[in-house]
Amino acid sequence: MSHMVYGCLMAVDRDHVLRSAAALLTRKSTATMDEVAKAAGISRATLHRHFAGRDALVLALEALCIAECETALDAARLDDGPAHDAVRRLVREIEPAAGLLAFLYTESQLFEGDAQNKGWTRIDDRVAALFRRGQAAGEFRIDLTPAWLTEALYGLLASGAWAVSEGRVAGKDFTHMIAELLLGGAVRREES
Amino acid sequence: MSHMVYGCLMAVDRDHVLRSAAALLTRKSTATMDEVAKAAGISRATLHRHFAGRDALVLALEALCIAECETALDAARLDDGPAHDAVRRLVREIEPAAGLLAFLYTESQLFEGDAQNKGWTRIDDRVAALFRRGQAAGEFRIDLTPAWLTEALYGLLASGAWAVSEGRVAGKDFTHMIAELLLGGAVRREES
DNA sequence: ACCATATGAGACATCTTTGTCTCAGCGCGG
DNA sequence: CCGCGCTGAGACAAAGATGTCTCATATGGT
Repeated sequence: MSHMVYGCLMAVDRDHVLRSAAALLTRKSTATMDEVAKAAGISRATLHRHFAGRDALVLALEALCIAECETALDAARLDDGPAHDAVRRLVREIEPAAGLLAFLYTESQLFEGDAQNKGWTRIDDRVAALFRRGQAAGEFRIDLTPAWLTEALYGLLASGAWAVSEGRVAGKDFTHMIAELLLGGAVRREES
Repeated sequence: MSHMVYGCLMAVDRDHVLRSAAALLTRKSTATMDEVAKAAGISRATLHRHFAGRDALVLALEALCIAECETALDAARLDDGPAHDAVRRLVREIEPAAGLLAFLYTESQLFEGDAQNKGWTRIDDRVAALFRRGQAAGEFRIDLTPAWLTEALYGLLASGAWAVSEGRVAGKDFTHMIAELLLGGAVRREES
């Protein structure tokens, strides 16, 4: 039956296409629909059957990224324990999405009236709430606003993903470098 | 005489065009040559007379950005005094170029065999040397590599410029937020 | 006043990407 | 074995950006 085929084949294809596109666009943000199709191992016609156009593809990538980020937010259990540990868990969990996040971070400035805006602000709010919780608990300094710490986290994730893909830093250090810089900064400290 | 006209008018025009283009492309990185021309208040034909094409324009913007960064590096006197003060001076001096830096940071990944590559690596080296000096002096922690600290600085400058242009953080806090996060991190400290 | 030069406006061809369409092939279930 | 549906390949027009060209105009120096 058609809907069974749709459920079995098309779904996995769609997901595979999305992940291929994410991997490609992470490296080459100006990749053509044709390049995206080739990267996924399908023809441009089939790509067009799944995603009406480039906008629809980017929109689907946004939805995927939002979903993965929310999964990471859930897995990081932001409300549990010290906020700085929650930040470390968050960075660790969100690492797989960092590349896609970096792509969308620069791409979606075009779509000001973004259809996925609600999804992004929901994520922003959860992250900002974590920093706010840390400030309220006296863990985090209060001269850096939660909004800025959230932006900085995105920026560091993007820089980190890019630096790793360029071979400037080792992939295994990704989590440590981002979390430690965001939390502790560059200055050496006496206390443990 | 023609060379006098060239020296008086064309030079200032070229600089004005470059700065207009920088301001526009900072906000809309996919702006058309026509939009760039209109933003500079000139026609597309004149823009083409000054810059052979879009590549030439971006190349000139790179040269401008490199020059401004090096001026900032000089003004920050990276070799004087404590490294953390030098970092603060650097962030303050380089702030005007942050927007353009953010644009080129994402744009120039296309030009892998970049003609300006030498200029960028020269800047990278000077910044990395500053972090290395701070590490050698015991000011900075050594588990974060100079290369990563350099990348992180770029990422924070880009995030900061973008966040300011989006109105998410106040422009007057730009220097403080970037320098303090980079140096001290989010975690509150007991010592002074 | 005259002339050189830069400019603005616009036409024009070209290139790239995109979106749509058709058609033939193939797998898979009935 | 047959037919349905998905796919790949390719043709096609449309749209957008780019680069080049011409020509009329204005500006500025001589």
